[in-house]
Order: sequence, then C-alpha cells, then structure tokens
Amino acid sequence: MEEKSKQILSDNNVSITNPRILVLEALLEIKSPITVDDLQLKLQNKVAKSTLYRVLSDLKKIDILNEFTSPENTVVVELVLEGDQHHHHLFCSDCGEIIDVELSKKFEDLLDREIKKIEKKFNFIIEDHRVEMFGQCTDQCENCKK
Amino acid sequence: MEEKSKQILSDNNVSITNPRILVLEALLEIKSPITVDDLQLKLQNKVAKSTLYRVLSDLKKIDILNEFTSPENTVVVELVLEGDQHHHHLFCSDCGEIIDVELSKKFEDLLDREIKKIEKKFNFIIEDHRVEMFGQCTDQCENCKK
DNA sequence: ACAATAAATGAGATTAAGTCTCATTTTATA
DNA sequence: TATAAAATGAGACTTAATCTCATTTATTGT
Repeated sequence: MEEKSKQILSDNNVSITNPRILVLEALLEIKSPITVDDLQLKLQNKVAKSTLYRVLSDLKKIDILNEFTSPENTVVVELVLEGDQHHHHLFCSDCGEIIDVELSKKFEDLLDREIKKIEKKFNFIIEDHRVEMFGQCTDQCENCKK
Repeated sequence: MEEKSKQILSDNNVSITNPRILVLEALLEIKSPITVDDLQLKLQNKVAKSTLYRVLSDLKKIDILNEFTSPENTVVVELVLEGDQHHHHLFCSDCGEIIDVELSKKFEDLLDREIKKIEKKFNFIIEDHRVEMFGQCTDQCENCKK
C-alpha cells in the first residue's frame, strides 16, 4: 500500500512526502467514496488539516481524485486510478452510504449519443458527466443498524 | 408574478409573507438555476440573509425547490413547479453558466430500466436521479464575453 | 553522500457559507 | 379587531475550507 502510493506519486511527478503517502494509503484502503470529515478521522491527526486539503488538491490536479457532494452538500472524495471502471453513485438518505454503481454499456452508449446531441444543440464541448441516484437502502448495510 | 407567488404559497398552505413573495418572484423571473449568492444579490438586501435561507428551506419542504451544487461545490437552487418538464443540467467551467437540458424519452426510459436493476441489485428504493454534464460553451453566451 | 535550493508541512489565523437566537413584527383566526 | 401563532431581521455563532509564515523535508547537482 505504501509502495503503491509512492508509485502513484512518482508516476505523476509529484514529490513523495509522508502526508501524501498517508492520504493515498487511506484512500486506497477505503476504495470507495468518503467524506473529507471521515477521511480526517481515519487519518487520526497524522496529517494537519491544512495539509490534508492541500494534498487533496494535489491529487485533483494530477487527476486521480474525484470530488463531488452528497445530497446534503458535504464534500466527498474518491480515488480514481488509471484503468478503474467508469461508474456512478447511489446515495442512501437513511444511513448516508454512497455506493459505486456501474451502468450497462448500452446505457453509457446511449448517454454518449445524447451528449453529442447536447453538444451540438448548445454549442458545448462536454468533457465529463455524472449520473447520481438517490434513495434508501432496504437491507442491512455496513453503515446502518436498521 | 406577485399573484403567482401568492398562489403558490396558498396552494401549499404556507403563510403569505413579503420575504416569501420576494424570493418566489426572483426565482420565477430567473426561471433557471442560480447560486444562492447571486440570488442574494438579486434580492438586494430586501430579505435578510437568515430569512432567505429559511425561505429556501420552506420551499424545499413543500417540494418546489431543487437544490444541487455546481462543480465548484457552490449551492445552486432552481424552482420546480408542478408540470415543469423533467430535466438535467449542463455546466460550463469557463463562465459558470448552468443550462437546463431535456434528454430524450428513449434515454429516460432506459435510465428508468437501469434504475430498476440497481434497486434490485443493491436492495434500494431509488426515488430520484440526476444527470449532470460538464464542459465549456464554445459560443457567446449571456454570461461570458468570450 | 552532502550542501544548497526549492517545495511541502504544521499550527493557527482568517474567511465565508450557513445556522441559530431572540426581541420585534407580521400573519392568520375567531 | 384582538389574540395567538408564525415569521422576520440583525447579528452572534458555527464550521468547512483557505491562507500565512516560520520550520521541516525533499530534490538536485556536484
């Protein structure tokens, strides 16, 4: 995990520092979306708050961090490495869980075609898209004790 | 516009007050997504900041306000009235413009089917979804002077 | 391997979005 | 129109995120 973190940093010409390794290790270990708050908790003050935000911004700059917000508008981050499967998110309003979901190729293809239409219609260059789904888990999940 | 605002409030059993009318008038006039900051500017201190946030929360409660965030994580609101067409959003990273876009029935139908699959797979009840597209406008638009 | 230079960090000050409090005003009702 | 209930305004407060700057750490060229 530490090795992988170092590799990621050197691959991206970012200097290898302890805070960066710690943040990457945490994100690699989680391997799913996490709020900045929870990430801070997980890091147990081993990284200063200002540094954490700086490191996150570094990771965004080298394009391996996806950042978005939960339905309650809290910021959520997620490591996205080369080769990771394109996916979307499902949010549970009961327990706050955020689940990665992959949609079918058929759907993504149709979405791409829709996007091309929108680009023409609005004279836009569209670089990215997101599909977000909101609801409630009906099962026991890791987060909630329902 | 003032009449329509009053009508909306009484239809929803919300007492008719000046700040609520002013906020609704502003949102009706804009008729497209706006950041809370810009809304505050538009209202020119005619409504106190605390009141503005309370009114927005009232409108959310009666389910006629859609709230989401821009790619820079600033909160954006938009009035959604009964009968308004279901739509999604297109964000320009150059000028900040947010455009309402309607996608084809074919696409929405396929998305609904995907959602049913996801509900089964994750034991979820999915109530809502969003499709967001990010890019740059290549044309002169209202916001930017490119 | 080491000195010099540049970059990154930690701690805490600062900013700004959003919430809360409470005295006053406005609205609904009977 | 009087009364009770609800909403408002002003500003204090909270909290996420940014900024500052002295110190520490990493990189580089020899």
